[in-house]
Amino acid sequence: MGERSRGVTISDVAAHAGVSPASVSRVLNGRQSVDPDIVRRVQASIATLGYAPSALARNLVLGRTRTIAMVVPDLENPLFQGILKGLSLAAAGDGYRVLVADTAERVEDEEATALEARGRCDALVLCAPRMPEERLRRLVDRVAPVVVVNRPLPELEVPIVGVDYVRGIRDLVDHLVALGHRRLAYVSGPEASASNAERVRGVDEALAMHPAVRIDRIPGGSRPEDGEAVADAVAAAHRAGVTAVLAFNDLVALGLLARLRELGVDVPRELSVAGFDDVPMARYATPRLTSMSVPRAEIGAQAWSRLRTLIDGGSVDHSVLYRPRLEARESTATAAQAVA
Amino acid sequence: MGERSRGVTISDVAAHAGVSPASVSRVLNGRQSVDPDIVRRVQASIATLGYAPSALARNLVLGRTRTIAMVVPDLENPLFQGILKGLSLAAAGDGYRVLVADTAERVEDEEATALEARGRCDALVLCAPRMPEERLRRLVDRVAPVVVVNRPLPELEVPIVGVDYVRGIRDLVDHLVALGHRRLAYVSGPEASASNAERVRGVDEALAMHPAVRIDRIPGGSRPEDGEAVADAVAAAHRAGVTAVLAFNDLVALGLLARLRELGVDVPRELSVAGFDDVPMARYATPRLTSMSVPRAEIGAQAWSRLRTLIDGGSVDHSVLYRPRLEARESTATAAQAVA
DNA sequence: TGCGACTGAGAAATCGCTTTCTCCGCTCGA
DNA sequence: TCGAGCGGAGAAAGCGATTTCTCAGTCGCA
Repeated sequence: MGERSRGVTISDVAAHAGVSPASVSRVLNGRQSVDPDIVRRVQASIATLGYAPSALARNLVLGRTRTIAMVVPDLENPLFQGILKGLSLAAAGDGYRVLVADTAERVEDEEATALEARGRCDALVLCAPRMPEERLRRLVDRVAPVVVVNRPLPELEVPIVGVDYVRGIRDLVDHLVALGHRRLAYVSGPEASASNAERVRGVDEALAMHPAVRIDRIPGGSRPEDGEAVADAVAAAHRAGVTAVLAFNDLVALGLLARLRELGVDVPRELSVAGFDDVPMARYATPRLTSMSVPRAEIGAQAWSRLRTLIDGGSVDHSVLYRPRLEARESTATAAQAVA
Repeated sequence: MGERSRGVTISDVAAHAGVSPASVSRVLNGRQSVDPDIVRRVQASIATLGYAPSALARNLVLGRTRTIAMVVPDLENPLFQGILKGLSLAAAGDGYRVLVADTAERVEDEEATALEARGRCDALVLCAPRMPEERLRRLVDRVAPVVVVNRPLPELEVPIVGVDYVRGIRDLVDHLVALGHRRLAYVSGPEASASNAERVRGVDEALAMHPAVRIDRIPGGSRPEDGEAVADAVAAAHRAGVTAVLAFNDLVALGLLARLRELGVDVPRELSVAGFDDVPMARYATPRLTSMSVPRAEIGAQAWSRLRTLIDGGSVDHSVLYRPRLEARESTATAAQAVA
């Protein structure tokens, strides 16, 4: 019943093979050439005894665990799931595993969670931390090596990998403007979200570039429920002349779409709707949702790549900001009819 | 720069406080009463030195890591994501963290991955393992404590927590039959999936109970793309008289819905479509998707509860099988019109 | 007042490995 | 032929905690 390997140590193997534990270790790690005969005997003993080295003991003596942790505000968010997937696959390629630490959006727990998680592993990925910048700055150098994802942190010796939401929103607005829309609305995300702030900046910059355009702001949220909840407000805005809506993200857009249909607002004929993130479901929505694609898995992989450099004692790479790619689908269309 | 706490050991604290390391340990763990004055001095020293006990050292001496691992075939599957969320939250409540190990659907890697992951932690959750039953049986007692999720494994001393797909499908068929449907189709999932096999059994049992009903089988898959791909076949089946379709899961159903719309098949007026799992997006689909709800987070929480019992040396609890709950929404409707 | 039970703190062993450090025996060059 | 140099194996010293084990000092009770 698996008792066989219970408690077999390197000394047992050594004794069984008639050599010293040091030799067994050498055979295992191949750090030094050892007598072929010893190698053979040790391997035989390992096989018969069913020996497996204790990871715990190695961790202690080597001072590393080959484990990293990812701290995230909400594991249920498709964006973070994608990042986790990319991170865990990339890390696995180098023999590392990832620990997840979900703070469940409790900002006050973020620091403690990060510290605790860091204690168990070699490095950290801080995903979209919500805490105030000042505290975050203090935190990052207590938990190094660390890379921060999706949270701008200017002039700091920490690799950042993220998304250029400012640019993304601008591109999206450009798309809408090119379709003839002049009166838009932005359904905003959570107040505490740094990426929402970025989007708002994108909206502002877009406005500066398109003097003829007007963009209303409608308080929203980050989940489908929030999208449903603001549908009435959006419909009202539409009656007031708005012809296109940008939602904080796809989840909100999808919820919005569902409710707008029930309210009798025809998307995209009467009103164009766009999301952000390009979650897997976006292209299966009705109508298929126009969105800004974000390379989720790639972000995770990049985070790992930077982390590995740091772990190996390398210096911080340049930060990377992905520019979202427009996925124009059915939910946005020319404004002609609405204007007419 | 965080160097302060780098390498501060329990001995440093002891020296600084003028006591023995043993006393520091006692203060930390409160296992034994110690002189209040010593407690005070030790705590002061800990604070000034910025000491944090090494988790690695504790792991070795205590023989436990307060970490568990979850091995899953695909982190991108919403079902597993929900389970992970529930598991990680429940475990965190007891001070445990969870390690994720994504096998990326490579059956041949499952065993090695599980073994490797197990070596780093105290227990395992095997989520929907794809490997043959015989190997799985051997595996589970090499990695105990372990709980298996979503994979039936009769007569084994291992807690199972899962979903009663057989019953779920039967209930779903009942729903459709009650709506007047007599000719149905089942879009099946991956061949290797145990839960697909269960669903097929559910279909068979349903047939046995409803002699007048016929259920075609259409090979499908598990992702939205698969749903899109079978849309033509489904449409053909519809022309041949099928009035309701059960998809392997919601993802497939959602993909199917999107494509059927393009093919001009009106759901639910001409054809009813039902999914399975009740993923978050299901209720925002167009039309809102009828599905069988599965308590994802609850499954994760239950898995943890059982695992904790096992870790604490308790004996295996009874296994638990959740009966999916019907979420009747807009995508299924009475067959009257189609029959007419 | 005297002696055993008890309390509490330090010394030392331990967890299971890796990695010097040491030493032995060989080879090779002068 | 002899010593320097070297390769390889075992002994031993950690890694940083926890947990006996040991022992001195107290307390209580007769």
